[in-house]
Amino acid sequence: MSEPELLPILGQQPRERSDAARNRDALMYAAQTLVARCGADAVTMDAVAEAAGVGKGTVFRRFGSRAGLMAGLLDASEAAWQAEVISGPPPLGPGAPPRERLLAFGRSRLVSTLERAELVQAASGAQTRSYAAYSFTATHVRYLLGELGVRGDIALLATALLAPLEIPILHQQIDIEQMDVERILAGWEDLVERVIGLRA
Amino acid sequence: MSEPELLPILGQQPRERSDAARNRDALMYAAQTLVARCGADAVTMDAVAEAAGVGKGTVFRRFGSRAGLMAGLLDASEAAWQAEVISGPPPLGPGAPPRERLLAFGRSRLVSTLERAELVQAASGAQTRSYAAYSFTATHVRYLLGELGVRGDIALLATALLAPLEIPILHQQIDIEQMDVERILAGWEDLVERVIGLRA
DNA sequence: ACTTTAAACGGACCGTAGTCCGGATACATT
DNA sequence: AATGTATCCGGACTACGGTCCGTTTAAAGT
Repeated sequence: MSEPELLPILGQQPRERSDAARNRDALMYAAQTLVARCGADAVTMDAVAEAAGVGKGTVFRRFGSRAGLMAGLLDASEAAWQAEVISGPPPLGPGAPPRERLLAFGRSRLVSTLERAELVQAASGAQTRSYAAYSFTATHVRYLLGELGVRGDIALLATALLAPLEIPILHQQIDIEQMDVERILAGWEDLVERVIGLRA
Repeated sequence: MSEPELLPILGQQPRERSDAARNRDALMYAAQTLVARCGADAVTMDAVAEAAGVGKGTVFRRFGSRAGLMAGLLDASEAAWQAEVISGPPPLGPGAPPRERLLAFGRSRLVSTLERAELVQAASGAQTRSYAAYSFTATHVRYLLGELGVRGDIALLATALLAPLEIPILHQQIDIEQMDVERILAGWEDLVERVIGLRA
C-alpha cells in the first residue's frame, strides 16, 4: 500500500496503451485512404472501422464522432501548411514585411481551404476542431496586425479578416453567386488595406 | 385532345393542390409549436409528422429535409424583421442617414441572429436557404454601401461585413473565446468605419 | 511468472433522417 | 355525374451515426 505519487504531477497522462496507439494509426490511415478514394461524404464510420480491422466502438472511442475523425484527418493534412507559415520561405513565411506576409497568408489560406473544402465541411461541428486549426490562423493574423501597428481590438479585426475565408462564405460566393476566385482574392486584399489603413 | 396552352406561360406552376397546402400549413404550425416547446435540436421529423397528423413521407415531400423544414420556420420568423428593415422606423428603417442605418442594421442583425441561433444552425445545409435570408441582408448592405459612396467591389465588401455576423463565427467568439456581445458589436462598428472610411 | 486493474475492445443495439412505391385523392374534362 | 390522371399521401423500410456493456488485454506491481 505504498503511495504512488508523493508529488502530484499535474497534467500527466497515464501514457497511451500500445494497442490504442496502433489502432489510432490504423484508423487514420484507413480513413485517409477511403476519403481519398471515395470522397469524404461517401465514407461511413462502419467502412472505416472495417478497413482498419477494428470494431466500430473503437472508432468512436478514439475520435468521438464522425466530425472528430474528419478533424483528425484535417489536422494531419494542415500540419504541412502550418509549417510553411511558421518557417517556410517568404512572403508566406518569416522574412517579408508584415503587410506582404498578411497578403500571402490570405491567398494561401483561401487556396488551401478550397482544396480541403470537403474535409473542412465534414469536420465542422467537432468540439476539438476547429480550435486547433482556427486558433493557429487567428494567432498568426493577430501577430501580423500587431506588427503592422494596427490600433483597435486586434482579436476582433483578425476575426473580421478570417471570417470571409471560411467555407460557408466561400461556398456561397463561388458555387451560388458564381464568383471568380480571383475576384474574391482581390476583394480580400482590398479589405486588408481598409482594415490596416487607419493604422498609427 | 385540345391544346392546353397556346402560349407557354413561363414559370406557371400547376397550382398547389388543396390537401397539399393544408398539410403544409399544419406541418409549419406543428413544427413551430414543437420547436418552441422543446427546442429545435430535440424535435424529430416523426414527431412533427405525428403532431401535424400526416405521414412522415409528407414532411419530406414538402420540405425536402430536416434542414429545409427548419429553414421554412426561419424564413417565416424572419419576415417580421425584414419588414422592420424595409419599412420600420429609423434608424433601422428608411429615413436615417446610410451610415446610421448600417450601424443599426449590424446591431439588429447580430441580436436577431443570436435569438434564433438554434434555428439558424439547424437550418444550415438546406439548399433553398440560406438564399432567401442571406440574399436579403446582402442586398440591403450593398444598397447602403452604395448610398455611402463606397468605392470598390461592393458585393465583396458587403460579404466582408456580413461574414463576422454569421453563427459559426459568433459561436466561436461568444461560447469558446468568452467574448462579450458588446465587445463584438463595438468591433463590428469599428470594422464598418474602416470599410467605409476610404469612400469618395 | 503471477496477480491486479484500469483501460481498451468489439459488435449487438438504438434512434433518427431519408427513401420508396402501392394506394388514395383533388381537380380538370366531358 | 362519370372518368381520367397527375399529384399527393402514408408508413414500412433502409442506412448510418452513436451508445452500451460484457469481454479482453496491456502493463505495472509483487
